[in-house]
Amino acid sequence: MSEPGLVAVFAALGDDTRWRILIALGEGEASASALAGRLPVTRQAIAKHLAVLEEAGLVEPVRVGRELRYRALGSELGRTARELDRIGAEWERRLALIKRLAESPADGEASSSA
Amino acid sequence: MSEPGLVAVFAALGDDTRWRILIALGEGEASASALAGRLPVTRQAIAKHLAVLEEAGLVEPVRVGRELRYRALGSELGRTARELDRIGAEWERRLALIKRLAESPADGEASSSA
DNA sequence: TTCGAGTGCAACCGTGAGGTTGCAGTCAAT
DNA sequence: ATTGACTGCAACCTCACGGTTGCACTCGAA
Repeated sequence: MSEPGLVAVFAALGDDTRWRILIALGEGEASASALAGRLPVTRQAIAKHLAVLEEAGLVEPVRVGRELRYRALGSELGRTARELDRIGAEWERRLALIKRLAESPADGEASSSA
Repeated sequence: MSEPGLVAVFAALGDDTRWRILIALGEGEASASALAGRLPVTRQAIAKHLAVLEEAGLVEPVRVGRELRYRALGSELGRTARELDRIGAEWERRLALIKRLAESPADGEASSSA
């Protein structure tokens, strides 16, 4: 439960502005104010987005003097990716199985795999 | 060079009801009506969600008589997972690099006023 | 000490997403 | 031919989300 919910992570990643923030952070830490200088939105909007991203575990705050910078965390992305891949693979497996059954002749073609 | 659909996929995955639909579909194709029987939402709500999921490439329609069933596609999940992993790994790499620099002896980035 | 950069909080706004109800159309089976 | 299941619009509602403005506060530096 300590981990942020999968759905929350996806919801966080499902916004364009948030991605722009993440990409920007990918090039190095930055504060909300600094990001506001680069993106066409207000500092406060950025701050809200950063809160969402932090909640999702995609970003981490770092104090530097009176500045509050954020750093992009790849680990959560990695974990999410693995989870996604697992689920997707499962669906594909099942789908392949179904197709296999559908294509198998309904005759006396029994006893293939067991 | 992220594909234009990436964010759409995440947005589609960022909803709880949609996940429940996907999980249900993961166990086999089903129509909107059938799904409405299993989930605590209306058939129409499900239909809208299915439209979103189809748009994101996560689901595929299959006609069966007058029924319109949907099937979960693992391939898109797989592709998305790979993309996620790539980006996450890049951030981690950069982060490791920064930490390395910070720990190196008398170097330290003296360029900034700190 | 004063000044300014940077942050935090709160109120407010418009739009769209998630959901519902209602109705009309279509097609398979009896 | 009738019926019933299933689909496809369309209108409508509510509320959270993305965004803004405004103000108060803190703290580092001149």
